Amino acid sequence: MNPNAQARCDARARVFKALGHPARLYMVEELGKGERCVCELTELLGLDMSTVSRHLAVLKAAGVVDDEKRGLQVFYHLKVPCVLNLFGCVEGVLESNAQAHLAAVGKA
Amino acid sequence: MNPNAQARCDARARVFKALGHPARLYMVEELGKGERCVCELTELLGLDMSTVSRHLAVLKAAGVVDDEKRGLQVFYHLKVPCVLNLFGCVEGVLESNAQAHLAAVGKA
DNA sequence: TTGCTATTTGGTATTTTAGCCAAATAGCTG
DNA sequence: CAGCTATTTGGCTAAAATACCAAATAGCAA
Repeated sequence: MNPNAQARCDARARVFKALGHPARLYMVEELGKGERCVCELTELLGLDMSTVSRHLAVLKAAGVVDDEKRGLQVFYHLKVPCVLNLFGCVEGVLESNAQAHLAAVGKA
Repeated sequence: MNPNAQARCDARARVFKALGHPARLYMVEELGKGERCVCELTELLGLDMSTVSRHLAVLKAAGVVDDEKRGLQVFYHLKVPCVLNLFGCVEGVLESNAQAHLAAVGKA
């Protein structure tokens, strides 16, 4: 892989990787409705708060979310709301998979 | 996380995860130009063919690519070309990151 | 200051991923 | 069939990701 392609793919992969975990994806989905503090997300996910905090750090490092401290709480919000558009296309992949599955079942 | 959200996020995350590796992303990019056999991708990536084969298996499991054997070779192609659209939005995230970086440097 | 709440960070155990080599498989071709 | 090529799979090791608990930090409030 040439250096340009390498750099480009590294950068893009970092974003996809950040989104490649159910808990993080759910947070992004929830943040699509508006900002949330860590404790709200923790409640929603049913994971240890330390785990949620680390997931949020991953999303932040990827540039997907940003945070803002207000009082005791830290509120996270989507940095680039367009991330939500990604879901539509992924849905396309999933539908295609579902059809393939149905076809396979139908064949059997 | 409720069961519906769980299932939805699991499914979506699987796709993002599959795209969350530079080598796999590069393959998808290349397959965007047309089908390629494993040996072509191997040459392009400079990895062991067994490694490339495993990466392709991951993409296939996620429903991003499909394969077709013809003679000795196995040709892979994008199953849902819309995946390429994802890159545009990811680019948006990256540009936002770049700007944040420049701003930070400017501030210093 | 002391205490209380929200969050992050250190430490650790477990699981998953990524890469290579070697061996197995599949499909030509002589 | 024997030999050759393309690909996948088994086995292994090193590195990264995930989750928890416990401890550190930050800020409000008594």
